[in-house]
Amino acid sequence: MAVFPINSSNLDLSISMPGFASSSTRPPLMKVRICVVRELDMNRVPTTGEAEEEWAVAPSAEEEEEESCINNGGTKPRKKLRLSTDQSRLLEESFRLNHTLNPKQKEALAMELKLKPRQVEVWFQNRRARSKLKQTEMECEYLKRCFGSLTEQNHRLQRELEELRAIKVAPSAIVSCHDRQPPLSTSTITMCPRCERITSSKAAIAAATKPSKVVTSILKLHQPSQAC
DNA sequence: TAAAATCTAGTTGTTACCTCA
DNA sequence: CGTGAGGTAACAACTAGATTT
Repeated sequence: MAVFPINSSNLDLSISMPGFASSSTRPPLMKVRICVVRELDMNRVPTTGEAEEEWAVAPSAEEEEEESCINNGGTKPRKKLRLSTDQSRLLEESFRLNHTLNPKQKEALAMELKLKPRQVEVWFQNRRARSKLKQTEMECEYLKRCFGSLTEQNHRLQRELEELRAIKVAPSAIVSCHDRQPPLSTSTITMCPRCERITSSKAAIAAATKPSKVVTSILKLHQPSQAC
């Protein structure tokens, strides 16, 4: 499954798993919502009357420094930084190239983005966490599907086993595959008393029930002439 | 071996959207 | 129809503890 980026702030995960479509034509609803949110909160110019600081986007490193001083010493609550679209895009591009940054790269990116290296570092940490969470969710979904199909298969096999047990015939018809017996007739249902496996001919089973492909393949694997 | 740097996992606080009375 | 409260999701920033250099 591939999650297509709608804009720079979206997760860019390309995880291939059996059972999942390799691509989707539409992004998940959640992504659309994120996109809308971004469009609104990042790009809209604050109208008169709206608190300007509510729309504060990515203050400069100097401003951040100033703010952190206030926060460290004073009582002013921390303000949530909103990265600009360009900043997010550049960070996403960097993340695509490398999921971790060395100190030089971090410094350079921070300079370019007019952010503090610490902010870049935090962004990458959070981005890795989101990436991992997304992957875990997808793996979880995949395992759920596996569980479902295996459960179904298990039930089917159980039913077939019961059917086979039901057609288990009188002891006179039971012949061990371990004994050296003359060739079986096509109407004989046999069961090995040692390994408890039915080793009948297809013709006999077909007369009694309608075996599925699974049964047929089991029979193929366990012919009377073969040792258990 | 100690210390600094960096990581992960979990949490907190802010912001914006949605629903509903 | 407009509005305010409550719920929720996203995400930047933080903390603690583990790991690496």
